[in-house]
Amino acid sequence: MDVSVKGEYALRAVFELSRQGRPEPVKIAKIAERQKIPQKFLEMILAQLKQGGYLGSRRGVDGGYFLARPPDQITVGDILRQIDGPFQPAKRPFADEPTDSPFPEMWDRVERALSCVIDRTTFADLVERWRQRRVKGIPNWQI
Amino acid sequence: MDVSVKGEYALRAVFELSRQGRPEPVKIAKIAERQKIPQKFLEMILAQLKQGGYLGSRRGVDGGYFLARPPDQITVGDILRQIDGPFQPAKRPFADEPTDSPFPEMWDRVERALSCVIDRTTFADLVERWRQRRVKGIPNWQI
DNA sequence: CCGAATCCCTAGTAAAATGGTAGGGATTCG
DNA sequence: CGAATCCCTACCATTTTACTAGGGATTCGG
Repeated sequence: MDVSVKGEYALRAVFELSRQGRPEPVKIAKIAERQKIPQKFLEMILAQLKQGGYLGSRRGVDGGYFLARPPDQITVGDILRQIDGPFQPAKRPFADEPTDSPFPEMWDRVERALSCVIDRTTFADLVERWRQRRVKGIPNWQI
Repeated sequence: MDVSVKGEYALRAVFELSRQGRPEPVKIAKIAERQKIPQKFLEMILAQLKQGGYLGSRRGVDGGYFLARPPDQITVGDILRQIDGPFQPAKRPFADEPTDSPFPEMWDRVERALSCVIDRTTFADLVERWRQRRVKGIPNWQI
């Protein structure tokens, strides 16, 4: 019932790309350094996110990765599902389970509860909250 | 982000024990048969649930396992945590994560959303819902 | 058109988790 | 005593996880 390290890396990478609003490509090496992610591992993750349509890329000397859509149109759930696969809490229908089991209904509730958080949290939200906490976190920022 | 087969087996076993309200011990073999769980695997699971204080047992010819508390005092979350360990969606704090990351707060929300379902669903609830569905599911049960 | 920088692609791999199985020992009870 | 049951330790095959290695394909400034 936990998220893989790979999934977390993916979230941090997309957050990093969302953080600076610019559409300029950011190099893998830069993302890896800023978010402390093993570079070669990150390469695979970014390729997977691109293949899912969430990122674009450019090769060559000024290449890098960039968001394929604005950050308010990418949710945490999108990224998690692309990396870790769909998370049905239980494989439904469980092969040998009697058809009148009480569990499928419960798993539905779990899935809906989860969805309420991860499918409604966009990276624009994350950046905004992060910015606000930054301001509050350093009270004597001016004067 | 999914529950292990072992976790599901545990839930089904406890449900089976909750289903018949009696405090008479039920044999491993019986539970395994009714819920279609490999018997030797189930042995380990039940031992783990007993060690967590959720089940009791008796050996010998009329032995078996039984609930250590009434089913309205055992939640799905209890069992899942005992078997699969505590499910923090992300290991918090993530070692190399900057302290101002926006993710810990989000994982908190996820955890709370999840808790609202699994820590509030008791096995008494499950049995009750299952009974009600039984009645509805077979409408011409009696004249 | 060269060559440096970058992404892209295929493999491999050590360690851990998963989903079991095997075999026999310890209790209980008629 | 002896049959039935839980109890305990060990083992094991397969899959997943979290990477690493090495080089190929593009892009672009010059």
